[in-house]
Amino acid sequence: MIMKDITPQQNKVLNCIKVYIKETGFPPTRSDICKEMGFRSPNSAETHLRALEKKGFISIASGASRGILVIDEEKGFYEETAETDSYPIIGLVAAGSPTLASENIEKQVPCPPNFFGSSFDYFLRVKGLSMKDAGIMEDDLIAVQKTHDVKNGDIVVARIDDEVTVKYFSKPSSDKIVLEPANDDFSDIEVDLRSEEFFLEGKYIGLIREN
Amino acid sequence: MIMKDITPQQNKVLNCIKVYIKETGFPPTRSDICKEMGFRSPNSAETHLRALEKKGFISIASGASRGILVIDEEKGFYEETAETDSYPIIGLVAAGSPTLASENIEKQVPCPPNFFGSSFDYFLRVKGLSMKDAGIMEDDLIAVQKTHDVKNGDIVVARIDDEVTVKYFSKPSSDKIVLEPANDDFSDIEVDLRSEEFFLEGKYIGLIREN
DNA sequence: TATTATACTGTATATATATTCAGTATAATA
DNA sequence: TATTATACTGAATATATATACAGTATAATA
Repeated sequence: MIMKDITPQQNKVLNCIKVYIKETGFPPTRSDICKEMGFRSPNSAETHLRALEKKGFISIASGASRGILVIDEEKGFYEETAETDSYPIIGLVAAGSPTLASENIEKQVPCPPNFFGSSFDYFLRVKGLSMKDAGIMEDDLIAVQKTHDVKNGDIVVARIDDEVTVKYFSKPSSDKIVLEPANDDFSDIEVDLRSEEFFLEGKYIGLIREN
Repeated sequence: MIMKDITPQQNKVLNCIKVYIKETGFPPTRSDICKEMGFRSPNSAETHLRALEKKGFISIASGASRGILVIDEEKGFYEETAETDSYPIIGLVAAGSPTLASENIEKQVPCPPNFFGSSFDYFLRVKGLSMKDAGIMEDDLIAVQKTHDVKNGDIVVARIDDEVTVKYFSKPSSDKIVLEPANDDFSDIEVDLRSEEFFLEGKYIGLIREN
């Protein structure tokens, strides 16, 4: 992205915004910027904000108070080589809950983005022992990549009627999916796509066990 | 810092705030929380916020819009130490090699130091399936803490005559150590400390599987 | 030279937002 | 049993805030 030249004064305003966020945890109002910068009119802040927005340094959420989002140029680069990203741990609630809803997030954990070779989107805490023979035990964290690109034999995270499960995936025919556990005590789950709802949450990428 | 117990619902609200900030860059209003949580009254959000404040999870800037600051217990720690350390992956070479010699280092991988709760010193690449029933599979990386402080039942990394092995540890008497596999196809290893050399490399702390 | 961008003051206002008050209901606790 | 914490609905309101409008002034373009 090409960012037009920022003027010294606009840079001051931009920095003042960054400092404000760092200190308070939320962005400033026009009035706050005025106080920091010594302006007497909120419109001084407003016009600076519009200029910064036009030049691509910030985005402004219309109508929202404190709706300033600093678009940090370095963030992209930073994130590529960065030490860690933060990934949510999602509890595998037995049934009835939308899987990735924020309320199911146990916590965020730092982890290098390329930790498992492939990229991934979240950690899922495993319940049950249906994948025991694949070395996936209760309370393990599996790194899940949100994707629909899965092959027969992949371990996937699937949802059938709000019930989330981790199993081997295979699709023997166009309207049938078989989810196979890695534990003789469990049976295969056969899904008839003509009559049943099936949603593929993602693909198993790696595993972490905290002992 | 002692934080009083958070209720499940309060945790939902807290997570919803965190997600909102992550997605928009600024904290939600009471109304925003209502939308996310499905409340019909802004006072529902308000009371939850006050409860979260009372319990020390957030602070609220009086009078300010979106004045919610998430006091992430882990954040301070997180931000300070979030830079990953570099840990060596050591190949579990069958025999004849001093374990931690540099020639056995496959590569260095970045990982947050507190990734497994306890600190650890290196990763060991597992060979064989002797710990299969404990969910430790071939080529898994186990995080090992160099220590001699192990209890019966711990999984340890031990060396007997230059041979390195991962097993359950138990010490039934002062001159006897038993290393027990988690796989019926393998037998216990009994070490007589009066006649055999035994070296405890460390303790199993956690596990990573790259798929 | 006319135009545009920058850099402000000052006033006004619709609305976004925090916050209080009045209730209802349930479960836990003393 | 009374009390407190939790978990809400619903309405009301003071004010915090974005944002538009009317100006002034300077420097840099076209």
